[in-house]
Parts: sequence; structure tokens; C-alpha cells
Amino acid sequence: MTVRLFNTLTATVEDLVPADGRELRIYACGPTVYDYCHIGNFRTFLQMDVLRRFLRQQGYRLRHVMNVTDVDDKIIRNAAEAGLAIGAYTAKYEKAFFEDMEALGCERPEVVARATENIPEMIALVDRLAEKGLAYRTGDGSWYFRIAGFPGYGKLSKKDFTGLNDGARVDVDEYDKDSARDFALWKAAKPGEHFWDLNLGPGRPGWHIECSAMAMKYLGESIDLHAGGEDLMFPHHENEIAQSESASGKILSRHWMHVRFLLVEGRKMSKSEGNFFTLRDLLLKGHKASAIRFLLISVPYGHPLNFKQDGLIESANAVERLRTFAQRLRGGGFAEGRDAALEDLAQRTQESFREALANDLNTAEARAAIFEMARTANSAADAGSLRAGNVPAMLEALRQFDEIFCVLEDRDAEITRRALEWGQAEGRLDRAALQLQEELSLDEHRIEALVAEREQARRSRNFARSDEIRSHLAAKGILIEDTRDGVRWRRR
RNA sequence: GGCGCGGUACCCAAGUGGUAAGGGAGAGGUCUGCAAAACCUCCAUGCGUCGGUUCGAUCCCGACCCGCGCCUCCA
Repeated sequence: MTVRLFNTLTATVEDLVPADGRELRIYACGPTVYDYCHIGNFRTFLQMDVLRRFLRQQGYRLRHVMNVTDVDDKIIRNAAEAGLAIGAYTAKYEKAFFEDMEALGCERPEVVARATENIPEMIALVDRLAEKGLAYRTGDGSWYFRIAGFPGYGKLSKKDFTGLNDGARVDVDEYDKDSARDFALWKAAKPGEHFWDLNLGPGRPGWHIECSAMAMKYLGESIDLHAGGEDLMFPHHENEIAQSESASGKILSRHWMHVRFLLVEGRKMSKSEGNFFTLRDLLLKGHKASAIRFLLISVPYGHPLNFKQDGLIESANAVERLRTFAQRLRGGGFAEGRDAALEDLAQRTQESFREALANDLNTAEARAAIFEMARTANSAADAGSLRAGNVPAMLEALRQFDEIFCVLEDRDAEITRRALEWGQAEGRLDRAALQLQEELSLDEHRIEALVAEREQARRSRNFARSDEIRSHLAAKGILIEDTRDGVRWRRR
């Protein structure tokens, strides 16, 4: 099925098709590894994950490149403060980033490109621009891009730069630029700073050039899709377009996708507002990784997502409902035969799911289809009309759902344990986290033993003892359910 | 000031020119030793306000109110 996505460049929904008819070439802006990533960052990466998973499910072949920005002003500053080489400083955060991505169930893109490993390519690109008269050097040895030399500037963000914009907010530090809007391609090194000295003079790359150079290196001069958070639209992506298209004479990307912001309680997340959460913060508060993933992908990428911690509880409950349903189907015990209406439902669910995602990645509608199937199927199972022959198609619908949403398998306790280990090593465990650690320290054998003892008590109709065990476990976050097919336990 | 987005039930949140998906929470019920799970019923004559177009608008147009984002580093 052809996937349709809103294209920022044309402001319309368009088919996503590989230009070469074979492999879709995607470049997505990745993290700057100067700190732990926050959930706003992860909303974007998670939405990209949904996109790539769905594209592959629909038969697309992908070459998805994500950059890791491992040199910039903050990194240089923080590394110097920590007395570390920048590589040593960024290694820690890059590692944490991929651990977090793994915890959230994000697939690794086909190519992960580090800025510091592609400096020669960036320099070559600046050279090309200089040859065309679009890059110039200022008194301090920095290189800038001449925006006046690129007529299309502003076409992505729909900004008009033809007027007299200079002067509105002039950057006083950069007085010798030709125009206040001109942006840095190469920043001259200040004393004591890390620098590369090839043929542009000692310095380091400007932010935008890395993406232009790496997209070109790994995907070619013209790609199918370029994506990132909405804040990157301007100036970052606009500047990439200016650099790449000036150098190559070709369109950088035919399609542009921007993930809208995640807001916290209706406001933009920022450290100064105190509404700033990293993934690790949330895990240590006891939120499940699956709930975080489910919440962050449940609102379609084209809408802002209003994040609240209560939403995570709700999402955890919603995920649990689907897990319970899947378990029920797998548990079997249904009468032979096949109900035609339910067979039809399973097919329709698969179609609705696929169609919702193909329509500009409408994850909200896609998940609604699955919940509808779960409700009807549960109801039928209660009534006895769900037959063994209906199970495979329903499990297939769930499989297709989980290939994208990736929340049914329960890895939550393990992921939280890892976060707790990290928190302990970093001295970041507060009372709530210690309580959580205590709960998770109860191992499965011990739980199973207590559950068995409770079963024994129940059989001899010693309900006092049975309830005592149940409430003892409940206090440790373990919920026990007696079902027709025996006992089942799970963590709150 | 410029550009843009959004205001849908208690909360989160899709969506459509023909009368409001889904999830969570809540209330009542079925089942259960009791719970839990699951299911059933209830929970917006209503989709920011006011006009307009239309046989008909939450969805189109206009004005207004409110909230937010970008325009500077930022997913």
C-alpha cells in the first residue's frame, strides 16, 4: 500500500514514493549528544520509528540515515568544563541515547552518521559553495553562507526574506557578516577550543553543514524524505536546503516531514519552566516504557501532543487491556468452528489499521481499530460465539498492530530495573525510586511460590490466608487474578 | 509586529458538509468465595463565541475571544 504523508514543502498530502523506484531514502535529524534526551526528543524519534516500521510492513525498502551531532557549542563547552575530550564526553550520552531508544522499542536506522566522522565531507561542501561565490570568510576566520545568493531561501518555512529583514534582530557579535541572516558554515576556533585544521582554517563545522554533507554522502544529492522536529524547519532545514541545493543544483528532498511538539501541561517543555522530563526521569518515577511509547505515538505526528503524567497511567491501562486480550486469544479453549462475522471483523480491522496509517500516519485511528476488535471479540468470547477458527486472523491483526506499536511484549520490569541500576550508579534514586526498586526486587520465583501457596489455601477454602497473600503481594505491586484457566499475576 | 497551529464530554483524543471514533476515569449491573479481568448499560441534541453560505455545518467563509508555537540554540 502506498503511504501518504503531509509534505511541508508543498503543504499537501502526497504519496511517498522512492524516486529510484526501489529504495526510499530518508534522512532524519537525530540527537545532539550533550545530555540525556528528553521525551520531546523521543516523540520525534518514536514517530520516525512508527513511520519506518509501517513503511517496511507495507513492503518499502528503506535506507534511513540518522545523524548524531557530536560536536557543537554546548558540547565543546561542557566537555571543557568536565575536563574531557569531546569524544569522551559525547560517548556517554550517545550510549545513553541508544539505550533509551532500545528501551522505547525504536529500531536502529540503517545508517547512523556521526558529525565528527564526516568533517572532510563538510569541508568539501563548503569549498564547493565557496567556488560558487556563496561562501565567504569573515575577519575572524569563520565561513558564512550568503543567503542573498539563494533565491529559494524560505520556501520550506514559508518565510519571505525579500524585504528588509536585516536590522530587526541583528546579532551584535557577528558584525562582519554581509547580512544578519547569513549563517555559519564553519566557525573559527576560539583559543583553547577543539578544532580541525584542514583547508578552511582552524575551526569546527557549523550546525547545518553536517546534515547537508552527510545526506549527500550516504543518500546522494537528492533524497526522498527529510524529517525532523517542527522546530528544525527554520532555520536548520531551510539552511540545509540553501547549502545543498546551491552546491548540487538539485532539490535536496522531495518530501519533508515535521513532527509537532510535545507540550507538557499545554506548555513547551523547557528546563527553566521545570517541566522537563528525560526518559530516565519517568522510568524512575515508576512509569512503564511501554506506556511511554504508547502515549508518545498515539497522537498523530502532525498534531501537538499534550503530555501529562496522568496520561501515562491511562496509557499503561490501555496497553494492559490489549495484552490481556492477546493472552486470552493465545490461551485457547474456544469451541471448534469459525464465526463468519468475526472473521470479517478481523479482516476489516487489518484493513482499517493499514488504511489509517497509510493516511498520513493516523496512529489514533489505527489504534482505535484494534480496540474495537478487542471489545467485540471479548464480548463474543464471553458469549461463546468466538470460535477457535477465528483466533488466527485476530492474532494476525494483533501481530500487524504490534509490528508498528510494539507494546504487547512485556519488557517493562526489565527496562525499569536497568534504569534503576543506572540511577543508583548516578546517585539519582529518590524515595519513590527506592520503593520501586524494592518492589522489583521481588523475584519471580518468590512470587510464584506465594501464588502457589495461595492456590493451596483457596483449594482448602482458607480464604483468609488466600486474601492475606493477595494483599501482601498487592502491597508490592503484584496483582493476582483468578481466571477460568488458573491464576495469573502481573505487575501494577 | 510577521508567520503558523489549536480550542470536541471529567481527562487524553480522532473525525466528517447529513447529524459525534477510540482510550482512560466515573456510576450501575453480569460473572466471582471475595476481588481482578472481561462483558453490558449510562456518561457531548453537543464539537470556543457570534454572524454568514447551505435543504442541512462541529466540519466551508468572516469576525471575535482564549491558549500555544515559530520568527534566536532547540525534537
